[in-house]
Amino acid sequence: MQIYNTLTRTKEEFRPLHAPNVGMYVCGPTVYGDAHLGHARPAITFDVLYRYLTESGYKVRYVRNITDVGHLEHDADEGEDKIAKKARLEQLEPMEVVQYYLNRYHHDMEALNVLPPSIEPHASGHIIEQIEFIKKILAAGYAYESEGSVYFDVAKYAQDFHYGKLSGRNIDELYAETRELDGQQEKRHSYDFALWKKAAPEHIMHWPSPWSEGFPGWHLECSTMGTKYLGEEFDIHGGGMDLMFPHHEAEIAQSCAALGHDTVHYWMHNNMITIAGKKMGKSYGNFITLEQFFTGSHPLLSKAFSPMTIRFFILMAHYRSTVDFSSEALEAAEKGLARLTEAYERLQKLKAGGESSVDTKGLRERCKEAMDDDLNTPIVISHLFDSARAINIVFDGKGSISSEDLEELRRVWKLYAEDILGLRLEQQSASEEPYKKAVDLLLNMRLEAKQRKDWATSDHIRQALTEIGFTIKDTKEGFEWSL
RNA sequence: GGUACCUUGCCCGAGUGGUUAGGGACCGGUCUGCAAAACCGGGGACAGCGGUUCGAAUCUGCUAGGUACCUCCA
Repeated sequence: MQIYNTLTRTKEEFRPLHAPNVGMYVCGPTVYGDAHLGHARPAITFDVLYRYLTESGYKVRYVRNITDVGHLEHDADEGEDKIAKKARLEQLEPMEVVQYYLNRYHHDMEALNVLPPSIEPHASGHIIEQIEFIKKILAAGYAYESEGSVYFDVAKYAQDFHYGKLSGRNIDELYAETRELDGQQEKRHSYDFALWKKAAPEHIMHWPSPWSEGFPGWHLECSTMGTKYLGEEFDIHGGGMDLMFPHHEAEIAQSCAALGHDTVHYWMHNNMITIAGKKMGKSYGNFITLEQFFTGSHPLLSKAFSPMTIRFFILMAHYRSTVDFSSEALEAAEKGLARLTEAYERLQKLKAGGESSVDTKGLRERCKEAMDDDLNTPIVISHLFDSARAINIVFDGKGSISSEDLEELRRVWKLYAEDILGLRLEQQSASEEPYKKAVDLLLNMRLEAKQRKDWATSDHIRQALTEIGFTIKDTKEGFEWSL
């Protein structure tokens, strides 16, 4: 399998360090607000990778962190922890805020059919480990203490290692930049970043450390928790492209400084979701939360969109391309997904007979080929659409399929559509069986009426069901319905 | 200002140096008591101008437009 590695800017053959085990770390959410469409992208992208690796026989340990400390607001907030700020405003305990948004995040992820990671570590639960990590960096000589805070010495590090190897930035450019950040005067260089930050008196989230009552720096948790759970070297680290610099660059520097060598083999970055060509993000204030999509409660949305439509929409584009959101694009995705869902249902009902007149061979290989090419989900989906056409031809009685081919087709659809792409295409659960039978009964009565050419009764049943919200379709075999 | 990336048909979105991506929309046809669905067919694209090549949308140069990062950000 080929994976695009941001480090080398090329697709590379994926070779796990300790096959069949694979270690994968993905930057999770900062839980101080509801998840928006942008958050769904890495979650779904790496969920698909997780699923694909697992289906390919790997034993994956998937770590996705929860950031609940450390990120600073911009200078106007005087270094106050984001979570603490929000907590004060709402008169809640910081951890109460964290828990509230974390619950909602989990709820959204479940709706999107994103599997829970193997480990979901909280930054706040790893303060001791982070302090130990800082000690290692200090001992190695790549950090310095200043006024109770500890900063990473980028210039010193750059003498011995390549700072900027991930983002392609060089230290001279960074040097030329002027920035006004809190604590600037405490730092040797403007580009040094905090490993430990002394808490201001009004700051309510803080922990004791050898240097001060304070909190860990922005980037430290990922270095610490990644190596804690996946080892000093592991396979994959994922996240959004916007985290490449400074977050991931700093992470590399911290880990190299503390351990003396690189940690991550494959860096993967998903691209952004845009809206009217602009990145959807907190800083622009142009984001739409997942909740708003699910309920349709946003002026830019023509209607509510199901979680599966959102998932499908995201998978219709390659993860390294930007995707431009619009209501029209989502509606197109919704219709496409309905087509696949219907084909999948028909596939279950299809009857095999004789030779195959439709070409269904090679679907498994084609899907695998696409996935192996840096997770090309749009191509997988296009193959499924091609396959849907074949299914429809047989369903329409205009073609036939052998029982062998039919079985294989069912297995491949289950594997790629459901297990790997994670699309929920299956219909109602068994508990709804009686209700389904009741609807079938009505429609069978209508069928009888039709045979008697009793159009009045026939149309009456269809119209009544339609008014309740059912969609009725006549077919060669009889009928189909859906809600 | 620095760095990187992008520009595909009505819309969304893949892709490769030479052979139909796919979806949505639209138009025509088949099927049907009607409707819906399904099926068949249809048209077309590769920002502009040069270069390399037998051949480029795909490689290269320039131009135009756009985006991202450089600050919290998925």
